[in-house]
Amino acid sequence: MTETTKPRRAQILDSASRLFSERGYHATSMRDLAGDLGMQGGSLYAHISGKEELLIEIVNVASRQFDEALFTLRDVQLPADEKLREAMHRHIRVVADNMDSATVFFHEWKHLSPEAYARVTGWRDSIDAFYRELITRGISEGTFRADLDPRMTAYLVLSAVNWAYTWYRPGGPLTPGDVADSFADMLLGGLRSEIGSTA
Amino acid sequence: MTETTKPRRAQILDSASRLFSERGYHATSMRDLAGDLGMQGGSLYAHISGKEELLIEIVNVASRQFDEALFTLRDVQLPADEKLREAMHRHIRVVADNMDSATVFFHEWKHLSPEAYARVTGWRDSIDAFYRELITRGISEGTFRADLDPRMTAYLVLSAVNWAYTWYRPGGPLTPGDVADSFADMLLGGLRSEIGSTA
DNA sequence: CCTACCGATCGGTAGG
DNA sequence: CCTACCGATCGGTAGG
Repeated sequence: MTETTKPRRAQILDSASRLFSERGYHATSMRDLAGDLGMQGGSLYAHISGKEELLIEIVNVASRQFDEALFTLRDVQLPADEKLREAMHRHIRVVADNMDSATVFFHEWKHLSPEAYARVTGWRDSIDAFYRELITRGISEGTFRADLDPRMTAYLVLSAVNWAYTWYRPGGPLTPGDVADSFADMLLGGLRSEIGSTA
Repeated sequence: MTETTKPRRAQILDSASRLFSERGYHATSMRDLAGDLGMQGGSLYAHISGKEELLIEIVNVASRQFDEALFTLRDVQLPADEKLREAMHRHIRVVADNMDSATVFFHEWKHLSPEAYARVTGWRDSIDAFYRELITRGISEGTFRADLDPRMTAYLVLSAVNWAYTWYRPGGPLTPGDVADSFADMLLGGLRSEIGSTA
């Protein structure tokens, strides 16, 4: 009974993710969305309760993906540098595998109602905390430089993995793993050569 | 004669930058904007030709600031690592000093008409090229590691300086220069300590 | 800069 | 899932 409506709902969410990411939430009308699915505007409401439900669900699915990717890594026993590399792999993979909903997630969450908004803010904080704790442990282990500021370091890592939503193109020459390894190599080892440092 | 209308236009642009960055372009109505300035909706059209003119001007001002900050650095004679640090200083300063219009710039440019859209795309490409050339020169100078991919390196630097629009808070404990130095230190020198490298 | 208004479009609903 | 419709609001204009 719910098995026939579920795929239709999934189709609606896919279309909504794409249109919201391309045009923005407010610039996408319910008639745009219905047209993309070959139906009339009013027909959507047989499957969903309203426009905001779509935004909430897209954002929730995206944040759940980040959650699952990173928090299963929390208690894994690995040196901090390897763990950071693995976290970046997973983080970029979520972005790359969900370009549309990730874009919606990063751009449209401020249009959520207060409760849903607070949930997203909480998620963001917990991701920040995950990276800060990883850095802090790496410093006390001696893997990372002792003079790092965990907060700034976490911002730098998050910049790299999150900003990928603006430029990464799935199906292009780079896999998400290529990107993660390249960024991790540069972040861990630094850009400067051994010989030529001047500052 | 134009001297009395110019400040009013500037006020409208400031309000529009703030409202567009907080609520988004399409979610901000002209009546919201007028109300923020203590006037009626229709009165705005004595000063501007339409809503999109505001978006175009905000985005143009922002991109001009990035242009001026970076392209005056192009022909400065400096080792690549110092030049990269200086570019990051300037780039982050533009973001930090224009949080509202930078946010509009990053989020709302896709709502521009085709011509204005193409201009922004062109600007983005030229900023990318600026950083890629800087990296390439640094590699051939011997300042940067020979195994760097200039394209990926430029993406990493741009991630760091652009993503600041999401978390930086002017008036907080960190100056734009603090952020730039912290990021530049980490990027140039790497996160790993000398002793504890495992990978 | 205001009042009053325009046509268009919005999200959503009723009834089938 | 469609047709037909609702009140509300949109960007913008006319005339003053």
